Amino acid sequence: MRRAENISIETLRGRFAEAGLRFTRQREAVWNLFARSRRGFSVAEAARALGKKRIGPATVYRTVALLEEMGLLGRIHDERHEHRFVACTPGHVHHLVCTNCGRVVEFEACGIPILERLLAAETGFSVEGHHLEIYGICSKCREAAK
Amino acid sequence: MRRAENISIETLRGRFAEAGLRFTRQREAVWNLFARSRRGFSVAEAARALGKKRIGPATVYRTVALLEEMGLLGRIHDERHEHRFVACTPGHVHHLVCTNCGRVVEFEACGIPILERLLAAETGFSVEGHHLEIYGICSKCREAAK
DNA sequence: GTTGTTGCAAACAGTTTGCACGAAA
DNA sequence: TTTCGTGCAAACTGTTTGCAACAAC
Repeated sequence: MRRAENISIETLRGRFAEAGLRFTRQREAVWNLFARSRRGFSVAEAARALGKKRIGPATVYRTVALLEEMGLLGRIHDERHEHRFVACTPGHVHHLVCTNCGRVVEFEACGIPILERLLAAETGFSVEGHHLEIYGICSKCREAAK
Repeated sequence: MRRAENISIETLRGRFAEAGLRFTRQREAVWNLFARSRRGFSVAEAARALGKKRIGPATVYRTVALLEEMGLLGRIHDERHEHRFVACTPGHVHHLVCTNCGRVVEFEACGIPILERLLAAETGFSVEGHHLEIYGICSKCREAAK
């Protein structure tokens, strides 16, 4: 397991510069919104929240797509199967999602590659990647239910 | 791994009867559409296809939700992250998805429960379930690309 | 005959697009 | 100054809801 540790604004600015992209107040605001949330947001929710700061929905949609491509936002699904995004540490991580409060914890899953090799051998697929999410109830929610 | 083997219409009728639900021509048509496809459909696609048979979109949405609850349709995500549904054998299965043609193969993943126990111990979550999809290129698509 | 289901139409929510203006570099 | 990025508004697509008519059982 890995403790989530979001990248700093300076690092983020650097990532944009490397990619030849501009670092605008809108992009910073979108990142901050996600970086400060343990639960993440659907893009529509984020667009509503950022609308108050005079950032248009189109910008939010474009920016979330950009951050996802850069590997800075990860995609999860909530209990209603809605797409949500959470800030995630770069690299290959998966998410453990609380189905009650929506809190998300990152983890690494080292067992999957073996399964992938087995499947490749048995099915003839050449495996390229995978998506794994685990659902449960976090300890705070279990305490609260008592 | 498990070879997909769809249930018969008679079995399906029985499942509906057990649940106190009616087995209508619309529900049969929705099931047939999915049962005959290796690729599955988004609900919108299914609604378009079934519209030609005078089945309204509302019915398709309601029926797909019903079949999913009954465990007869499984949810996957295509290369554009769009939700798609595929007929699946009852029980706990996962899907291997071809990112080129969309073909879906079911499999069982026996390694996950161990990971779940580890995560439960390390994070304090009580784990309830998981969702795993593996992506790759099927052998037919690899042949075709040569 | 009852009662669950359906089709329709309307309302809605989420998302994308084009383009003139504005602001990073 | 030069692009790239943004806001706005409009257009779409996907999805849900209410209700009268219909068809399983």
